[in-house]
Amino acid sequence: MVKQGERPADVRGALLDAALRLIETLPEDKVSLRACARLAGVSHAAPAHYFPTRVALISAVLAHAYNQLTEAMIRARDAAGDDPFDRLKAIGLAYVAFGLAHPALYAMLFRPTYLQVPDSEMAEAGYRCANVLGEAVAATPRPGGMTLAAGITLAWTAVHGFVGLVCNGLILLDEAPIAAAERALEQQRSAFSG
Amino acid sequence: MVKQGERPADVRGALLDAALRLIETLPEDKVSLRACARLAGVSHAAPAHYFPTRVALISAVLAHAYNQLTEAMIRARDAAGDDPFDRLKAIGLAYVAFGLAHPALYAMLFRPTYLQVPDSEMAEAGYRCANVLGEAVAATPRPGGMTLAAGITLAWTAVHGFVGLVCNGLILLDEAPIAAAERALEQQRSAFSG
DNA sequence: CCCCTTTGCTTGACAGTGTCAAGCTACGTA
DNA sequence: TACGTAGCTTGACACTGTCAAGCAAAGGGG
Repeated sequence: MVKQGERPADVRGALLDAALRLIETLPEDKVSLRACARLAGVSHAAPAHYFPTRVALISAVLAHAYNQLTEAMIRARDAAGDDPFDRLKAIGLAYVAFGLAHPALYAMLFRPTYLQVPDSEMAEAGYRCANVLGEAVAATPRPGGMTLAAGITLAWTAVHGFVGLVCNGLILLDEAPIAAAERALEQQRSAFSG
Repeated sequence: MVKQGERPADVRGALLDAALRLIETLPEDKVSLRACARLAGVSHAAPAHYFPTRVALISAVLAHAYNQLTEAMIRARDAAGDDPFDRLKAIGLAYVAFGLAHPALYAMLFRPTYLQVPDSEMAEAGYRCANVLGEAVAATPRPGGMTLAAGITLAWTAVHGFVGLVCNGLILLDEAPIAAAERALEQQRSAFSG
């Protein structure tokens, strides 16, 4: 993508790549437009042609991240057989695995700053991602008092809370993170069927 | 605290107040050292005497926030009677209430950037806060297969995930947030008792 | 072929930021 | 009273985002 010493063929793509690389290697406040421009081999003001603000650039990177997360969740769901809760649990585990593999990206996926970008691909990608989870919850039998909203809340807060606390080193697990997540999600089987 | 036109009597305190006010009113990236210094009525380089970096200043603010959260959790626990799960649930509800009342502060409480400040009061305050939750989990009977770590994970991820998603406007609830949280935490009663 | 317009940047300026270092003032102690 | 120290202030500098003028290349029309 990046051509040395010459303008990249696809400047927008080079900027997205650069931003992604910086997000995954530097503290967030070091991911500046100028740093991305330098890494992409363009002038410091070039990003302004494609992204009105720094937040818009990062938001576009996060849209791609959401799409990857969505695809991982769909693959896991589709590989999980016919049992609705198994499919829901597989989605949850894929979600946790993605978050654990990309902690810096994950932390930014839910920030209003980035979600609220006008005409945001990210908000749309986030909606599609949430929809995979929502559909799986809708397809899973719930006890009489649990609304769909409550079911989605239960499922999503479990995985979101887990990834957030584990990635930030706040809880100590006494087994591998994925095993702990599987155990926690399995505990929800009775909540959904009972 | 702030004396108009004159240096504040307690510069460090004025800076903490200013930072807290800015955190709760401005986007995070607008909470700069210079903005805090201006609001506190001191020169732009004065904060450096008390706080080596911007992150250190914010970390100190967050230590206070953690202490407030801890106190709220303890009060709620102590008002909840003798049932161990009721006490644990009350702690969880206090946690959720705090997060909902202070979304900007809450979002920063779990950021490695701020937790990892050298000699951080914040990390210590955070540890004390987590300890209140941990003790309540330890005091709550768990089914045979659930370790203490797994119990803490379960309890904490539920509230942490809930606050994070609700404060960022990511899930739609069909009842008041506190009612939804109470319902979700009540669902955990069976998980703890088996 | 020539000229004009548009696109996609580059360059340079400027205001805001964090950081550093010299300097100033006030207070405390000998 | 004099000296030293603490707690700032001031000014400079490099980095940031943003703006605007300018340049080069490409495309289209006469």
